[in-house]
Amino acid sequence: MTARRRGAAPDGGENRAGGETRLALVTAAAREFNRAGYHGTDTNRIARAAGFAPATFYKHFADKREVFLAAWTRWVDGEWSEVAAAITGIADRDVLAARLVDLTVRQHHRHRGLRASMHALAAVDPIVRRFHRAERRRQLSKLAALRAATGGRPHAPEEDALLLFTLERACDALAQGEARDLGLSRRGLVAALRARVRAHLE
Amino acid sequence: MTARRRGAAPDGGENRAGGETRLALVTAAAREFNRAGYHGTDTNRIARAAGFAPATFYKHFADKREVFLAAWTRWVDGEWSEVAAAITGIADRDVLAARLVDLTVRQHHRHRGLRASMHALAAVDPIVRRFHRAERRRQLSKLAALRAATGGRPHAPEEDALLLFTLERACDALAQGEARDLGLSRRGLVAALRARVRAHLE
Amino acid sequence: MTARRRGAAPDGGENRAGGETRLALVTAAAREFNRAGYHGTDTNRIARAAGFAPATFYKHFADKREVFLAAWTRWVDGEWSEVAAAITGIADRDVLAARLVDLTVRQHHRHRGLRASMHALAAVDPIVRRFHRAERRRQLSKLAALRAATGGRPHAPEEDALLLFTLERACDALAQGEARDLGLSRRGLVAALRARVRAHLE
Amino acid sequence: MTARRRGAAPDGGENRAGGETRLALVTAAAREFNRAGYHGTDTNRIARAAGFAPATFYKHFADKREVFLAAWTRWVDGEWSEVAAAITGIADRDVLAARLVDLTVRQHHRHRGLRASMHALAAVDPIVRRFHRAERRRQLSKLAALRAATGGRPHAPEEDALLLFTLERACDALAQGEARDLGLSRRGLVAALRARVRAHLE
DNA sequence: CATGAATGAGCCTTCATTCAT
DNA sequence: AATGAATGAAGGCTCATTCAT
Repeated sequence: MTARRRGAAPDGGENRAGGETRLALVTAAAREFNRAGYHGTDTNRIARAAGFAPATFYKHFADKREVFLAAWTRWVDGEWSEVAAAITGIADRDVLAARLVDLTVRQHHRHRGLRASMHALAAVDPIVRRFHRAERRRQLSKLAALRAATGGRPHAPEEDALLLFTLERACDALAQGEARDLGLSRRGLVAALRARVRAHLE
Repeated sequence: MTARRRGAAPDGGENRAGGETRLALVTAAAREFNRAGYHGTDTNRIARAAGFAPATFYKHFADKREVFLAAWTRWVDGEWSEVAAAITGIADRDVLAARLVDLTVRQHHRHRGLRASMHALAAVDPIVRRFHRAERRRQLSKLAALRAATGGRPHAPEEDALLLFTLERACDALAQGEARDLGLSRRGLVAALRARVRAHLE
Repeated sequence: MTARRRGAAPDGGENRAGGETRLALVTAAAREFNRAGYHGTDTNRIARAAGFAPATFYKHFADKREVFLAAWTRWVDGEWSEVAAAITGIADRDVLAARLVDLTVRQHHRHRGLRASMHALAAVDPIVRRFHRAERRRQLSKLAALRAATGGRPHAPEEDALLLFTLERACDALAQGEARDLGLSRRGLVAALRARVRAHLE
Repeated sequence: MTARRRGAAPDGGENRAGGETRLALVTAAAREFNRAGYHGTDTNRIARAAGFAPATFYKHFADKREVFLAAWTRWVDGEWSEVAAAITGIADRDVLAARLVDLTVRQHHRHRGLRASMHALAAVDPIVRRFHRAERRRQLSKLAALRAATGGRPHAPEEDALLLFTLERACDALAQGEARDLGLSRRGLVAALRARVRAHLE
């Protein structure tokens, strides 16, 4: 039932790329963490989901936390590629704001479980926390670059951060179903968000 | 080795209240969850921290989740008492906004671990999620009542929610040290928050 | 919800008879053991089911095993009263056999859980085993007296025992639903049993 | 302290069979259940008795009940092999009856604890009960086949069952020491049993 | 006599992790 | 590089039992 990747020719072939196994593990881990949370799966399951035996997992990662961080990095990177692609060449600030909001909503939705786990882990585990902050700083500087390119007037970093927090938190609320559960209109919330982002791009 | 009751007078009195043990357990649980996260402690530790044996825990709570929710409720209720007390009779909107922000910052700081755990659990456990949403709705309606009393013009619920999200997220960032780690000025962030809240009270 | 027997006048009244509490506990225990088996309930439940607090249980019984044995004795005694009553004055052996079988079937059905527990406990716990054997010997001698009165020719004790085993086992099979689950006709089995008992009375 | 595999040659061989561990666990479980009853041991003890760590148990069985049923199946199967081997080619019905009785006595003796536990569990646990009934039906149909081969006249299934019940119960009485405790002569009881079986084979 | 309140010990089960092959 | 097989350590929860009042 788990007998995947068995007959690959030893001289290479499909399995050639060394990082392929690792990649498969990260992918499976992201899916699992996303579905059930960090404490809702285990490394054996992740390995099996990727088509490998439990021991294989530990050939590629020192521990469970390590895949989690790898999965997180992959997510953040992918997210940024998308953002960059979606934004390039957009001059109209209304359109830009709308795209940013929509994209963020989708991304947070796709990775809601991963995000919630990161939040909880970073609160408790110093290593995760340091990692998370570093990623965060990368994101902020990219954002700053983006805004410089867009040509709005400069803001204080605290203002930038506050906007980011708002966007993030609202998208989480939409992704986790919190908005719906509180009787909020999705459209209304998205509209409010767009307005806030638009104002910030001024 | 068992360290039972704390110096309660042997003639009875305080010790009589049946709810005292439960209270001690909830308090210890809040402390533990806050310190190490939901998955970072266990019910045995909570019981011992409260001065009881493991089995005693289960005389008062059906399972680990139940104390967690009890601790959460207690936090939310306490928070609201504080907010209500801090706000009553304040007419000046600037002062009001400042107080709200300061209080929220302190409260989120005191319970940063609990909050992070709730976030992660609600994402994964339907029972916790339902509970959380119900608490949230209570909070929102209290907020609405508050704003009605304060006499600002009415907002769409989505606008209210967005402000709440912003306040909450920013306070979490301060409480979890995220703001500091990102090189943000605490004062700057608090000022930005106050401004936003102030604008909303208009 | 458990607030029974509270307001009894301290000078006596309803609660006068000392053994009443014990009796209530035995009754509740029999019901519980019968329903869920010896390992399927606990002494707290038994006490509560009888309308008392857990500690009260241990004022009347040294341990869980003791109630079990008390419940067993009560059952055996009650059974024998019934048998004696049902048999007295019956001359016709066919009728006698029929009555014996029918009664045993009913009795085993009413106490199927208790019987199964006794079986398992006696196999493992020497104290229960000794107790059980003593009860058994009482039963056998009563049976012998009964047969002497009925006036059949004497059998070897092993023959008597074998009949008893057959009767007992078949009644258990009926009581536990085993007969039905094996596709056996209840009437047919009862008829076969009656015939066997009838033959033995010769 | 871990006492792993018993002297298996390091070059592999015997140790390869994946089922070996499971087999060792079932064997140890049977021994344990037999000795102390289902509730008298625990899965950790079973695992250790088989030479493994607690967790290993759960790689092979979903829960405690599952080993119990596996041990039961193994016993029933082994029993039948023995019976079949002991009976083949015996024409004389007296000899046949004697062999059947003797074998059953021995088998019930060897597994008296297991049998008592099964009895009690089947009375209380629906899953165990279903399993037990299915095994029982298998046994009955094998018995029917056997009798057909032996060439006696056909009986009603209820008659067959009654004989089986008698044999079983009497053998349990011998195995559990009940016969001895009641002052019955082993030889006498066995003789009576043989006679009953013999008569049934007619 | 009855109880409110509590408990030590332990059972079933899981999980991150290892190692010989 | 991958794995089959295994595991120490613990965690959630239960239960028979006790004691001060």
